Amino acid sequence: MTDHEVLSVWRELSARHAAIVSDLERELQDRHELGVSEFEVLDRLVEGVCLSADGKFRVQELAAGVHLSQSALSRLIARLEKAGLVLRSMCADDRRGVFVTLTDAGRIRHSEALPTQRRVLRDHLAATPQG
Amino acid sequence: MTDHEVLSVWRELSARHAAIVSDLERELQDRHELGVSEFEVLDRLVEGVCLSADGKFRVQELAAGVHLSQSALSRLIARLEKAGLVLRSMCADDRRGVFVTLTDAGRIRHSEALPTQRRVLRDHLAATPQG
DNA sequence: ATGCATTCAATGCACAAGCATTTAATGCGT
DNA sequence: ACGCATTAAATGCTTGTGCATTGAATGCAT
Repeated sequence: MTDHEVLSVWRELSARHAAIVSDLERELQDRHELGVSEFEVLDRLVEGVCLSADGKFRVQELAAGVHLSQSALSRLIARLEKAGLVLRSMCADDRRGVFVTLTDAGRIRHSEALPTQRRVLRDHLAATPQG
Repeated sequence: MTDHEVLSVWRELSARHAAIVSDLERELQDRHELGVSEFEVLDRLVEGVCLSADGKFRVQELAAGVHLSQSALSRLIARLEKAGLVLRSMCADDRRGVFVTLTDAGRIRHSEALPTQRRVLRDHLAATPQG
């Protein structure tokens, strides 16, 4: 693979990412008052509920999958809590840790936003050569 | 293509983009005191020099290709000018417009940073399935 | 020529992100 | 038991970004 090819792949990747994020941001914000990262975190929490019995998450566990710094994630969760979409609670076994759980409002908001996200992603990705 | 497949492609794309940008940012900053977007703009200017006789660019022309808002681009160019890497000059035929031109320092800085960028991109993209 | 909508770029403002630091809790070695 | 390095999460601070607005220049219609 030549440098020129690598560069062209990178530009394609970058352009596609920018276009999708831009669309997602606008649609999620306009229709559901959610940023892309906010939705992403809710999404992980919903997925997690299916996997773990209690539906609790350490903040740190959320960091994987959402591409944000620790501080950004901390503030993002604070925003979600303020909006009533998640709850933060101490965890008993390690009192440094914080559990994050979805509220009913959070579950509802996510389920409302999910079709929007799916639609935007499908519009961009469904019928393309490299997916 | 199922929703699940679309989602998985999106996560792959997103993760790859985040990893590359993060690496690029660190390497370009540490070695050359350039952000990713700053380098990208210099890169476009260098390419443009090859194509146009005078090497002048309207700010607006730069916007295409660099995925930034008009205001972000305006400030970015201001930063580059302050760093001595580009010059801004009025254009005579339409005095609303601004020409941006590389300085020698800008050309040098770009040529120093180019191998770093190429290396990072190659490390991430060279030997992968979908490129 | 005049008025008015349009375009280019810069700027005020609000906000989100990262880095570095802080606070609190844990665990390990002695 | 005590000190010390380590870890989890929050916070102060700086910076970059986008939206909306502004200021200036253009062009088009009348």
